[in-house]
Amino acid sequence: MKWSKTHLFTLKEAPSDAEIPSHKLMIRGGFIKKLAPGLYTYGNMGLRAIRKFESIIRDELEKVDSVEILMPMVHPKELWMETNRWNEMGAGLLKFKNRNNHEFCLGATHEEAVVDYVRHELKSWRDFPKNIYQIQTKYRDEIRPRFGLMRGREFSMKDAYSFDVDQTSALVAYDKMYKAYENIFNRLGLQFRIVQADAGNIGGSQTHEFQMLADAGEDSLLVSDKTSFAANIEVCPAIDSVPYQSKDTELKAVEKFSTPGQKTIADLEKFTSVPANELVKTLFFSANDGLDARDTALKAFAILLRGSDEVNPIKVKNLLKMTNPPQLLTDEEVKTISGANPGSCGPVGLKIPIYADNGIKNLKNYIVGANENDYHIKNVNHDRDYKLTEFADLRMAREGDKCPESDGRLKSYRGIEVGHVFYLGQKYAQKMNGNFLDKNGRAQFYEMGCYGIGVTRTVQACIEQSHDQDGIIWPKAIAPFHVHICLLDPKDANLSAYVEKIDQSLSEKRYDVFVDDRDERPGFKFKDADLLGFPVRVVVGKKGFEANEIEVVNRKTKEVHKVSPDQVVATIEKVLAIL
RNA sequence: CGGGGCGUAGCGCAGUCUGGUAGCGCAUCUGGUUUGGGACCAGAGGGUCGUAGGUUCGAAUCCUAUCGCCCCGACCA
Repeated sequence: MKWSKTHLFTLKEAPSDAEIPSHKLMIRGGFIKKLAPGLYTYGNMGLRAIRKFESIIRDELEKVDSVEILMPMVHPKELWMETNRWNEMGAGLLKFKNRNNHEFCLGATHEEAVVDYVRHELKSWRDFPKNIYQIQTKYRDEIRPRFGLMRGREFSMKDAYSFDVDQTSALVAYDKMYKAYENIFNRLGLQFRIVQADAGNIGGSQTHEFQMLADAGEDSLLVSDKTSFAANIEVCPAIDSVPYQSKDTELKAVEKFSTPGQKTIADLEKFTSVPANELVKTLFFSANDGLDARDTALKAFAILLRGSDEVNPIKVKNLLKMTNPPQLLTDEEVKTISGANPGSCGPVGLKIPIYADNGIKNLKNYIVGANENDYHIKNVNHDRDYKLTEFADLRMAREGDKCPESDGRLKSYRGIEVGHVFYLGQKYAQKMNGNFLDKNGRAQFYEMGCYGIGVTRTVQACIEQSHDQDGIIWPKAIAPFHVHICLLDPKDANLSAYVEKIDQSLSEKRYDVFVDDRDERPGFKFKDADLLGFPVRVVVGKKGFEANEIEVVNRKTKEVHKVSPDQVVATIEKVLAIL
């Protein structure tokens, strides 16, 4: 393809609303252009990368017998009412009415739609296993879209669904997809981790996330330095690397003391000279689960943690089997429950359920709020001074904690979630009456799994992980073009004919070639070539041609090969081969 | 939803405090000189200053309302 024939405009400066490198580079290179928040037009270059990634996905899914279909983007309300997700998904579902006042939504995910597609046909045990996928534009009405394609409202997703007769075979299907995903992301040649994760509101028990490593990632990951253990911080077990033992052996007598103006743990640490990990903080959460929780009567529970720890709301949600992470009470509500402002609250005398993090277990004679403003109590001990409902792992794990599988330590990374696999069980089959007759002629619900890859997000994640100060460094597998030819003297017939020739022989070998044939100065073209970031750049100019020296440059390493014109194609192939 | 910031030409910005009828760089167009790491000279086109009211002889600038966009937060005890 020639620059003069395509539609491509690069920018020297990035729009001020782009924050992270990949977003800036995609805009500057004309890969994407914003239409509205979270909504982007993919330019030809962006689309080429997306299409290439799609074909990697198709290739790998075909190998595991997944069948491609395409479902509608608009779904009737009735479908989503079957699972009640019309209500549970909340505002993320974009809902609207047609002229007959019938309600619809834009497909945010397709569990309902795919079950509807198969439920009248998957009727015999002989019809299983089945695995179906589509690559389609999804719409989720994100609260705050950000970072270009990283969190868009409209985005391209590959979603696959497996159907099996029982759990054993469902987990085999899960494993197959897990491996297919590994292959897909391996083909990008970049750094990723597979981590344990929370199932969120899709529901299901077993789940892994595929995370592309990048500092700008929205997720925190903890990875073992000894084993293959890796988890999203949301679900990572928190285990002290050195178990805490109190110096005290005797339980001392409780004593109230004045702590005027001491509101935070940091304040209290300074005021009492007791380290934060020996102080106990008390958090109050609403026990009303789900939407409009605040409209009903105030019900609450308390969480106790060491002052040095942070609560993990996902762990609380899972412990209490809530559908959403719990909400902290407002200051007013805290006062109603405890009698004091947050900052002076504690467990002693509370009449609500109290859950404590495991970190509290071995503490003795500790300090808590007195439930009276500007007072705390010391020498407090659980069991003796107040009653706990339960001990559990409720804190955020952090770097340096013990690996749950070995005596190793956890190391922290940031990641971009690009893929997610779930084992769903019978949740959707039951709600939507997805059943079949087994070998004994008995009706059974089938077992499902669902598997997503954020196609557009992955493309941007690649850039986030692979760029330098000059621009993008595309992985060969999804580079919009493999070779970028800077034709410095486009008016010279000999040079043009030469470029035509190498373009042709490269195309025959299935390489994609982009020719910058604009009437611009060399420096201008080099800057754009670096920005666009195709793996190999070839410089064809009068000077070099006459000196029998053509430059073939590796974009990533900047390594320059000067070769005679007839060796250019072979050199390009050699450079591409090692990428 | 809470906090902060910003809306002036396709992009990046100045001008707003202190009211006087809109400017700079990049990009675009014309001509010329240039041509191996974002050239230079000369000229040109392009903006009802987010929108709507108000104050004023006069508003990008002051007041009110409203819309939009961006960032941070939504784990503080």
